[in-house]
Amino acid sequence: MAIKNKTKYAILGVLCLKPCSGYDIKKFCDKTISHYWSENFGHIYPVLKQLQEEHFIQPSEDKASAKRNVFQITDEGKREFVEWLMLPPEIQSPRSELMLKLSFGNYIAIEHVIAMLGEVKDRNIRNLAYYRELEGSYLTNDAAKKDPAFPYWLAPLRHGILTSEVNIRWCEETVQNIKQYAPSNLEEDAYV
Amino acid sequence: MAIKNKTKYAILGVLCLKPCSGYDIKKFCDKTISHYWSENFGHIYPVLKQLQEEHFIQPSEDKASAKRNVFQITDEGKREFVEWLMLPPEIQSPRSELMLKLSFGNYIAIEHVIAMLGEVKDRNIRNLAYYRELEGSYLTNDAAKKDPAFPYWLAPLRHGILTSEVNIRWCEETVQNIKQYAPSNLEEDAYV
DNA sequence: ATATAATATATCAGAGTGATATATTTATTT
DNA sequence: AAATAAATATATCACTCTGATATATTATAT
Repeated sequence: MAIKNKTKYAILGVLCLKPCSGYDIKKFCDKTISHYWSENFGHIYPVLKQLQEEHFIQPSEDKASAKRNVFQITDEGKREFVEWLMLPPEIQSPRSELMLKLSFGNYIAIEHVIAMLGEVKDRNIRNLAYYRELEGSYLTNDAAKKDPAFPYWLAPLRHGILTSEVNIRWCEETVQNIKQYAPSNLEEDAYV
Repeated sequence: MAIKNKTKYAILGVLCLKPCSGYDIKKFCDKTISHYWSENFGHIYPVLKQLQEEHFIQPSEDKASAKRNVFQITDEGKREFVEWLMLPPEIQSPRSELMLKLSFGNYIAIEHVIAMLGEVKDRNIRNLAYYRELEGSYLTNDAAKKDPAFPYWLAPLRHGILTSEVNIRWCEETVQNIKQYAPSNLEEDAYV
């Protein structure tokens, strides 16, 4: 196989936590891990079928759940998932549309670039506020702190916080640099 | 169209800088913008064909270049590119394999997680060193500083620097948290 | 009762990845 | 000068993943 199917492992992971339907899996992703992982129906359903054929998941043994198309992970599935967990994460080929656009910033009016960076900054401010709130509720929850999974749930959240903070600083710095180094590109170099 | 073809715009951008063959475009991406953008042949060649049909690019007017399958951007192509540049960058659905793995860290032995974070830290240290070197050569190059594109080339580089720094700090912090909150999950909770 | 929100699944075209194969030209070594 | 290696160049393939759309059923609120 050319490229690894990551959706497969994401689904196995979610099913380690609790039996789910395809719909439940999508909901879980959107609600709980959406700031670092996304899934969509177009992939979830075919992969669920494939996982069943591979005997990594099976219809829930609970009668009511089975009727609702709920799946549970098998022992084989758990083994497969844990094996994947221990492999070093693959380096992802980057594709930042923002950076690509920005690197051609001298092709458009400076106002456009500054507005763009303003929007990015605002989005990061909103994200940061949300993360900080989540962090607060985590750190004041003694039950959560005793869960052995606690530091593993905290880690992506902390990454979100630190990343948002740095993005905000970077936006400010970049606007300053643009104003300093390219104050009058409108007349000389811009296409528009 | 459901999803925007970004390769199209990346190619137009590169051809704004200089006429290129598909091979040249790939080389440029790998050499110059690889820390925030990647392209591959499997997409470049069909998109080049498509761009030609849309009259956004054409075979180079230079005889030698034309023989070498070099393309140049048309005025229409420039217009198309600049129009795209001014659109707000689309929000990308995140997929961090590292974060996904980490959030299930309590399913494997703590040593594995710590080793994984060590590798991530090392990679970020290497990247940071490379970025810093590049930054140094930029900032001491007076000709480069006078180029109106200067702040736009600096921006992605600065983002790489700030992001690497924060990732290094995050790795250290996360290892500490794991040791503090889950010092003995080997016996109690790990599958392996 | 009725509207509407939540649950549930299927399907599709198209974007993007990375591996592989292959042929030609140019540079380097012997 | 011949042999070899490296760079240039393109095509193709199976597969992953995205996001839109369509559609039907079951809870829940008014």
